[in-house]
Amino acid sequence: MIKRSFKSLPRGVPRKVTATVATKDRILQAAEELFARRGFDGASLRELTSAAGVNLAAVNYHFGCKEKLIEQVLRRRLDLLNTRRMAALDHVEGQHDTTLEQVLDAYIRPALEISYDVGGECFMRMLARAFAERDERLREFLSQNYGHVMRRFAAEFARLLPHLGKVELYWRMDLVTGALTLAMSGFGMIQRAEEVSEQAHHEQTTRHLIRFAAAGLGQP
Amino acid sequence: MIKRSFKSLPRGVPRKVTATVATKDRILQAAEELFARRGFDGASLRELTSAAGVNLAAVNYHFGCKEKLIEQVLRRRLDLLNTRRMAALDHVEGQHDTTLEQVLDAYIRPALEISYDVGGECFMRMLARAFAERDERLREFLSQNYGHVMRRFAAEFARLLPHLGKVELYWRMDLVTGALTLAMSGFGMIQRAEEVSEQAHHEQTTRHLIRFAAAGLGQP
DNA sequence: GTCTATAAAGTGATAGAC
DNA sequence: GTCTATCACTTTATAGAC
Repeated sequence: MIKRSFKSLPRGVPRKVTATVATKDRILQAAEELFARRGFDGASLRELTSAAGVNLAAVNYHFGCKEKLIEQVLRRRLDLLNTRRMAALDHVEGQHDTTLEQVLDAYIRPALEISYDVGGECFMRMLARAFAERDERLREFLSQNYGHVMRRFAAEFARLLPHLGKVELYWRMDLVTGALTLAMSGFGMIQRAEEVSEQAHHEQTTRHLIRFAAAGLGQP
Repeated sequence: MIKRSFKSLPRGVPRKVTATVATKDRILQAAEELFARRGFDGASLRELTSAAGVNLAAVNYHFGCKEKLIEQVLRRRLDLLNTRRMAALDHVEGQHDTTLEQVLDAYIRPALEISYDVGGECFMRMLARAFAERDERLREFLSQNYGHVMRRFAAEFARLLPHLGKVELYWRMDLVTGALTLAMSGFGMIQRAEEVSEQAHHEQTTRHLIRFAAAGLGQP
């Protein structure tokens, strides 16, 4: 929306190559919220562009088609989530005597952090939807952008829980992921008491989730 | 489809009041599968009636509108699930020294039983979707047809886990429900080994889920 | 890059014949 | 109860002016 392409700038002033940066971001932001609220099919490009305050044709210009937009919206935070999880796992594996709770911390904490970002809860709700969707293309996209991280965590869990068979382990991880995703999509998130600071509440929630997951994952 | 309205039957032969019973059921069945696969918005009445082998107008004739159809599809198995859960809880509460695992059994076993019925997995996938949907009307419908059962279980859990605050308890129940729903929607269900009978495998899965839930719910 | 206008196909719903 | 035909809209996507 905000014009930044100055066709005739005075010499010496750096010229932006990508003319408008705002439009694309505004679409992504509006899309995240609307997809979370109405679903991928339920949210039309019309309400989306209208909410973003941009022209209808802008979506096709910037993203090609609706499906590519969905991918970009997912990828934006999924990349961040993956990067943070990997970094956290790197850090945990660097120590000796790694515990189950430490690995779960590396898995859960980045997810919660993102869900606390502005718009992050919308993203988590979108992700919950994406899990429930059985659309083949979407699942393939998720597995391509998500699978390698899950496999690294699975390997680490397998090392810490050698008594579990591979099938059993994957199944328990699915249970944990299901609990985590639906919980974070805010459909019944634990409420913060007035006297507790936001920071402290996040830490408390994270600890709760980790212990819930550890209890379920690590039984005989 | 199959005509059963005989306008001029010989006296004494009982006359069916509801003329065709098949069409309605075929729509419900096709709807369950298509809603699970494509979502409530994604599945159109056209593919739905086409898959059911009935006329497009039949949906509006039998159900009024698409939304009412969705409600009927949900209600059909939800009623069954609620009835069975209530009966199981009645039975458990009839005994003294009720354990957490027994109550969880009453909560989890009926859900798994239904998911093993023909078309039951579709239903669970549909339910997972419905949880992720934020549609106000749908949520209200679910709470009206689901809430009283959840409250009874919550009361029982509260009695067995008095050290938990109300907020904490509801939050843990959400985690359990999230895990259960996503797991049963078949997105990563544990596979049955060849040599195990189907019956035994179901029992095994039920026991696993109950213990997972019990471990998560009942910690300090 | 952004706009308008429009194409092309799909949507839920209904009137009215049978 | 079931059918065809159709209404009134909405959808995604694109062509072409600016």
